[in-house]
Order: sequence, then structure tokens, then C-alpha cells
Amino acid sequence: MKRPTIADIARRAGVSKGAVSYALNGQPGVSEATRQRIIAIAQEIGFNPNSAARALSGATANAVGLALCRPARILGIEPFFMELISGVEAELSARSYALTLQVVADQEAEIAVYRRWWGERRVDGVFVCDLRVDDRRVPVLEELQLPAVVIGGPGHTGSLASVWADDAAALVETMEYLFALGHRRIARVGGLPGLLHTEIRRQAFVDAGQRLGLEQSVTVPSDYTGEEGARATRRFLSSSGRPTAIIYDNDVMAIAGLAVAQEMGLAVPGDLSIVAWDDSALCQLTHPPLTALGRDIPAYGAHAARQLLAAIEGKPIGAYQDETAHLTPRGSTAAPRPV
Amino acid sequence: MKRPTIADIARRAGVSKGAVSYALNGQPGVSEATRQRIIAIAQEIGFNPNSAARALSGATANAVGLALCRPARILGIEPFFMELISGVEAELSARSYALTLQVVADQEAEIAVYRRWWGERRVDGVFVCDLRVDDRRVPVLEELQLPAVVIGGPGHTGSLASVWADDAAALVETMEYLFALGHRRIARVGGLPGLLHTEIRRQAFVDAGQRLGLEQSVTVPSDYTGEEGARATRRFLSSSGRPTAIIYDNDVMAIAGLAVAQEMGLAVPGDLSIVAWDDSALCQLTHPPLTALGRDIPAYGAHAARQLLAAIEGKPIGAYQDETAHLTPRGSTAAPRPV
DNA sequence: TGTGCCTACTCAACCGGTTCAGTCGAAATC
DNA sequence: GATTTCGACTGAACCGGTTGAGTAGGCACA
Repeated sequence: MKRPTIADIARRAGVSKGAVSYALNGQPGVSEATRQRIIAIAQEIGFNPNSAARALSGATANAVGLALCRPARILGIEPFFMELISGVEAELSARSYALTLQVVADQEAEIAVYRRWWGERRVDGVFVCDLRVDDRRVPVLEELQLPAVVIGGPGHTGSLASVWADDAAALVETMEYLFALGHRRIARVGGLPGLLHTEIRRQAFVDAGQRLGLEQSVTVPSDYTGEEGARATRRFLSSSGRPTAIIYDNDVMAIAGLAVAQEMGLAVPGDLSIVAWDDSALCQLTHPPLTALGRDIPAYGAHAARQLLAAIEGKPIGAYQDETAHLTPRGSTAAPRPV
Repeated sequence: MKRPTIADIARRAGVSKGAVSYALNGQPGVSEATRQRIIAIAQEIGFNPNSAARALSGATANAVGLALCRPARILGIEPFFMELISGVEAELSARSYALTLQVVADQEAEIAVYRRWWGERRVDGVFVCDLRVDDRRVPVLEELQLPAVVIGGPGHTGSLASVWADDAAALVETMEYLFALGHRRIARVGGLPGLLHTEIRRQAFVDAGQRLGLEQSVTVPSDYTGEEGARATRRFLSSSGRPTAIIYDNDVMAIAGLAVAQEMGLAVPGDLSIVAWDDSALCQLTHPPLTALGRDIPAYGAHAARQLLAAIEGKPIGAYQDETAHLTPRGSTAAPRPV
């Protein structure tokens, strides 16, 4: 089946290729009558502009890129990326931009992908996920002058645009909530060390612990998997002066932690309170349901997409602060049992 | 920053554009010495072929498309797609093909996306997920002659290539396992009605129920969410002559079902055995851990990608049967308590 | 009547690759 | 020594859009 081109339309309308291009792109240079006639013909024969030809002449590929740097195993576990993608998509497809996805092994590979995309002119801009402290990807993107939106922050984004949420505030809110319940020994199972948001949460945890004058506030890193969450929980719970509350950096680890506590004969929330970051459907399915920090991830993705499209259009953009995660108290948190 | 082109390489090497093209693509027509010299220059200046120009002259876009037709909420819940994507990606990026993703609202929108992609020459082929009975997308793709691999089946794939797994066999294995344990009243919470694999599993369930001469074998559809899983479970468990085992079409519903059973004071596995389809990390985190039907989804995606790349190269391909899901017995299944 | 200006186009170059039809010189064949 | 053959390479067309320069015709104004 032969694909129709503007030459076909031009022939049928009895005008030149140029006139067809002007007409279909809403440019001046054709009369309204001719424009309507051309649009009608284009619709009739089901014309779609060849994206390659368009990208070759104009500078825009009408596509943006997203590189994910996580092992397959973890990508599956975390609803975060899929929700983010669906939010991004909603915004992009409204403007008929395509999303090009690539799963990479490490930062070096990711940088290579950016360079390749840039060289191939395959994308007009990219999203940067999992921002790190002094992220090496940032200077590369600045050098390439490839429009980019960093999903994360604040800080360490260089001159790139960004979308971020105030995780520190959300963590402090959680700490104060646990403190108000009477908890004085609080532990935390963090995410991958090196990721900026892990670092920000860790710092906020330590600071809040000091400010509130907690007896104990320990935090350990992990890798988001249930196994790691279980291991960390086991270690916390078998230490002397064990914590009465644990905050987990994602829901999967919190669920694993809940299982470990119950296995060890501890009552939740009687002996141990549990808070999960990321409020997915899973948090409501456990026994007891998990108190969780949640926010609208698809909306976060949509904001990021809007920022990126603006950046591609050359508009000056900066950092956009998304809503702060809010705490939904459920059955997994309560006052600690008096000793 | 100016992107290097083959013209730049040609100038530096003192040859024509054509010679550079031959050299870089491994075509005959240049001497080995010249080829090496050109490759060295290309590497030195960091050359990447402009994908638009390549797509415009050759017919290949070096990209394939995947349209997902599920609401954002459900996409996030299910690890399936993310795992599938990471498997697909592994295969594609090895051949430096890009994956273009699009989330669509319904089948009509998906068909429109295929037509647009085809018209825009944006992709060389597509993956078709969530195959339905008499799927309307199949004839459209046949008409467009757009290379496609259907992920699902068997059957209803028309002349398109496909990758499938024998879900019926896996379901029968599960039924026989439960039967051997002593279960005679088995229920099933299925997936979205209309999806072919839901239909295949339902039919296999009904057939096996009859063949084994079960006292009861009821199956209801759902939408994969925990809420629906919980609702269906509640209805099953409050009926007279309630089932002693329930098979769920995904892990999230199984976990929700487990919670419901425990809420209603039923012991798992004593009063109720539970089997989940899709063996994610979650299945091992519950109490008791869930007996589950699992298989290697990233590998499934990789096979699909290989099939699609072969189809794009014009090789004749048919249906590829992937491994059948295998049952991993865990703590959620046991012999039913004698009445 | 000539000049200026605007509208509505046409024409051709251009983007950066691929590919086919030649060309040129050297080696092989008779 | 003339002819054929072949390898190595050049030149130009081509893919399908976009875009700037050029132009014909109409109308207004002095």
C-alpha cells in the first residue's frame, strides 16, 4: 500500500508542494478557500506527514526520550515508572509527540544513549530520572544543549529545567506524626544510596530526629527490593532497644517489613508502627493496611512533559515544584505500647 | 554544537559521501584500508547517522512501536508490562532499535495510532498486546502490511506473527494439583472479559472442572484491581457451599483475596487455598506466601522482539511458543480441612 | 499611467543519508 | 599490445517534507 505524500495532494489540488505545506501547517501564504480544499483532500486520502522527512528539513523529531537506569527486576516491582510514563504520555500524545524509551544498564550507558539520540536527531528532548548527587549526566546534556527536564531535585540540576517535590517536608511531617503518637525510637529503610532523593530524605530524617530529640533515629540504605527490606527490618527488630516505628522508602519494602515483624511475633501497630513511601493499591491490601505517603505520580509526569515541551519550544523554564506527598494514616501506625 | 554528518567525514577523508556510506555500512565498494580510515574518522568526531535522513532514504526507521491500552491506574499495578518492556528493550537496544511507546484509551485509538505511525513511517513494526477474541486490530495491521508480532494467542492472530504461552495447560496443571490435594470446590477470579487469554483460561477452567468431576467450579471476570479481587472473593466466601480454593488471574487480586479471607476469619490455607497467576516478588511477602504460576516475562518480551525484528527483515515467521507458566507451591495451598 | 504594495501562489534549494549508473586505472587474459 | 574484467570510487538522483526567494496579478493611490 502506497503512502500518500504532499506531492499527491498537490497534484490533486492543482497546486505546488509548497502551497500544500503552508496549508497543512496553518502558515500564511494560501487563501482560505485553497487551504480548506487541501485539508479536505488530505483527510480524504488519509495523509500523515512522513516524520522522517519532517525531521530532516525542520529540526524537530516530534519525539522525546526517556532512559531508565534500573535492573529489569526492580523496574517491574515499582509502579512509579509506569505511572510516570502514563502521565507523561497523556500530555505528549495530546500534542502528538512520541515517547522513545530505553532501558540502560548504568549511567555511562545512559550518557551514551543521550549522545546517540542527539547525534541521530532522534529526539527533541529528554527526561532525566533518578537524579544523583553531582550527576554526571547533567553537564553532558548542558554541553549537547539537548532540552531536558530533570525529574527530581531540588538542587544538582545545573541549568536544566526540573520538576520536583519536597520530600524533606513530607518526611518531617511523618516524623512529627510519629512523634506525636509517642514514638521516640524511629528507624528508616532508605532507597539506593547515591540517588539524590534518598540523600535528601536521609538528611531530613537525621535533622528531624535531632530536632525532636529522639532517643534513636537510625537509617540504612537498601535497593527497594522486598528481600533487602526484610533483611534491614530483621536487623532493626533484633537489635537491643529496637525501634517502635520504621519508615520505608517504598511500599514493597514496607510490606516485606510487615511480614518480618509478624513472623517475629511482633504486633503491628502495637509493637511496631510502619509507614510506607509510595501509596500504591498494595498498601490497602495488607493486614493491617499501611499508613503511607502518597502523591499523584501521573500528574507529576504530566507536569514534567509540559516543562519539556516548553523547553523544546525554547521558552525559558526553571524548576517546577509539584505537590508534596501527603500522609494517609491507616492501620499500621498507632501509639507505641507503653513498656 | 554542530552535529557531524557524512559530508564532514567525506571531506576529512578526501572521498565522496557515497564512499563513506559504503564504508560505514559494511557494504562492498571501498577498499579495506579506506574503510578503516573512514571508520576511524567517524569514531574520532563522534559521528552518529541522522536517523531521519536514514529513514527517509532507506525505508527503515529503526524503531518499533508498542501501544498500551490500559488505564494508567492498572498499568501501574501490573508488573507485567514493565517486565515485558525491559525484555523487549534488551533485544532491541542490542540491534540499536528504538522503542516508541504510546498509552491509548481504547482499541479505536490504538488503531488510529497504528495508522498514524504507518503514515508517518515512524516505526518499522509494532507489538500487539492484550489480544482479544476476533481482534479488530489484526485486519488493520494486515491491510497496512505493517510488520507486527502479537503477544498472546494461540489463535485469532490472523496472518500475523505471534508469541504465546500455553495458559490452558498451566491452568489444568493447577487444577489437577488442587484436585490432588483434595479440593472439590474451586473458584476462579478471571481478568478482563474480552481478552483472549482470559477467555482461554476460563474455557480451560470450565473444561477441567467437568473432566475432574468437581462439585463446583465457578468463574467470574474482573478488572485486575485489588478492589475487584476483594469483592469477588467476598461474594465467593459468603455463598453457601463456599469454595475451598480460589485461583486468581493476577497477584494483586490474590493478595486482596487473601486479606478478605483473613478478615472473614478464614484460615489460609486451612479453610481456603489460594493460587495467584503472575509470580511477582509480592507473592513471597504475604502471610502465608502465595502459591503462584510464574514465568520469565522479560524473556517473553525478548522473544517477541526477536520475532518482530525477523518480520521486519522480511523473514517468514509464524507463531513462537514460549515456556508454559509453572506452578510454585508455597504456603497458601494445602489440603482442605475435612468437614 | 506609473509606482508601490499586497496576496497567493510557484520554484528550487536544502536537510543527510542511500543507492545506482558510471568512470578510471590497473591487472588479467588472449 | 589490444581487449576484457574487476575493484575502488565519484557524481547525481532520490526520499518527502520545509522554507526563502521570486513572480504574476490585482488593487490603491498619486
